Amino acid sequence: MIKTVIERVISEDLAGIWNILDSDEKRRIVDAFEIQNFKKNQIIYAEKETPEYLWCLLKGKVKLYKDGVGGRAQILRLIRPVQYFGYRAFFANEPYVSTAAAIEPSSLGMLPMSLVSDMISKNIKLAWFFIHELSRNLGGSDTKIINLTQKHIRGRLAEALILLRDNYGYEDDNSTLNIYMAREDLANLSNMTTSNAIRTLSSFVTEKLITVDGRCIKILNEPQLRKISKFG
Amino acid sequence: MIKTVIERVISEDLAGIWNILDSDEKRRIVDAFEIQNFKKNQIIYAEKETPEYLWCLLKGKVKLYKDGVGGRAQILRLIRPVQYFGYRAFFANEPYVSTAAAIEPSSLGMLPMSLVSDMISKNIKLAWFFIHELSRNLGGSDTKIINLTQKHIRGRLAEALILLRDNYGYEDDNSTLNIYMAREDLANLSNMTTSNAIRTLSSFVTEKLITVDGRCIKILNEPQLRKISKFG
DNA sequence: TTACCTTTGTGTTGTATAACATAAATGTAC
DNA sequence: GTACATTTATGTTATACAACACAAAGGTAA
Repeated sequence: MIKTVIERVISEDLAGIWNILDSDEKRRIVDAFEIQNFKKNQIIYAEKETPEYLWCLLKGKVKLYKDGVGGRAQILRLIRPVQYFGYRAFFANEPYVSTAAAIEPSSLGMLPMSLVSDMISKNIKLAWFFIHELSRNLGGSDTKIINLTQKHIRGRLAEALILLRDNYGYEDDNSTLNIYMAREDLANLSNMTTSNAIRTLSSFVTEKLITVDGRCIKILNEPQLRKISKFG
Repeated sequence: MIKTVIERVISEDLAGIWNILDSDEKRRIVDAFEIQNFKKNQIIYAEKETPEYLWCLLKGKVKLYKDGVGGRAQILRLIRPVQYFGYRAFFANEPYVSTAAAIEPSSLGMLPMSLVSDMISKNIKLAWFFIHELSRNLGGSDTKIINLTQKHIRGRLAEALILLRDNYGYEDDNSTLNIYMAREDLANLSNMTTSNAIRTLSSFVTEKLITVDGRCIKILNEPQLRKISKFG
């Protein structure tokens, strides 16, 4: 029963990666693949733990964050379905440097990294997949450093909103962000205190760049927001 | 003549990577490998350019940095011999997001990325080398984000000094940093203004953590400096 | 040498943003 | 529904750091 679901997932959703494999290899993946569900805010893995699994977000939303000094966290990356994560630390041969947690109820697939390693060694295309992913993430991380260190509060928050838009898109109305984050998460995404995230969000409302209803954010003027994120 | 030097470099210095290759492949590398010299402060490649070469620092020191708003630069990574760089953007299929420049007179080897790609496809070990490197860099980049955004000035400068120590080591006296950077570079490494880098450096001298003579920095109390870098 | 430019050093002022305080609104458990 | 915890909101104060100004020292070129 369950394995059927997994087979469907592997042959459809995860097509991009695993279709490369021959049927024998695919069987090994299917047999090893496990699905696990996480509640909102539940931790998937934590900093300093030893990486063992390749995680694949099937449904929901996940944040990768790092706790800094004085309890302040910095969100490093946001994951959407179907994306893979949790492999970097394993490849680097070091403990996790960040923590993964579900932002909303989520379904995840897990695959032992040892198996993934084997597969990579046998399939150069799989190797290329990870080289490509790691390279894109590294570029993003380097760019993020500039955003977080050199831009002012308004620029950083605008950047965060644009990131949410690019990452999770709009709802059917073509303007409501398809993610409902706490102000604190918004703050942790843009390197500021929660108070300042709230305040700056209010300014954006006053300037008619967005509307806010609880955690529901509508983007009214995306071009202007992008402009501010470039520096405003 | 020149090719002989290159063959020596490839079979000795670069052993780690290229020894994996068989002699036929090695010949292709040797034939394509070119050495180029750079003067102090000379730019090797610039942000937004299209990546074409794998660069290999043979001698000297190189910084990878990114220009931010208002002319302020952020140093992202420091390269020492024998390290490779310039490949990330190519793998990500995007223009460079950072600029590479020689900190001091440097000798670099260059190899067309197209050739490197070919070799990776043929040699899973080479693929693993880049997966490993990218993974380590990504972890470093993520960690750097916390350092630069959450630590105070003293912590950030201490961190930078420790980085220089870990990256380039000490001279024979076991305490003088083996790199002579302008105060501005030190500032760009630790996300602060040049004035504040100078000021904070002076404080460290007063506190007998270091001594300074021009650009020559001696570390007197490394443990305490590491403590400050963790947050002080 | 002199002239000039860059780097280093230090003091002063201004400001962005954190820290703190407190209240209202919202969500959650019983 | 009531009680309690959490999240959101807003005002006030404090401060770390940038911005600016200027001088001294050091490098570099004629």
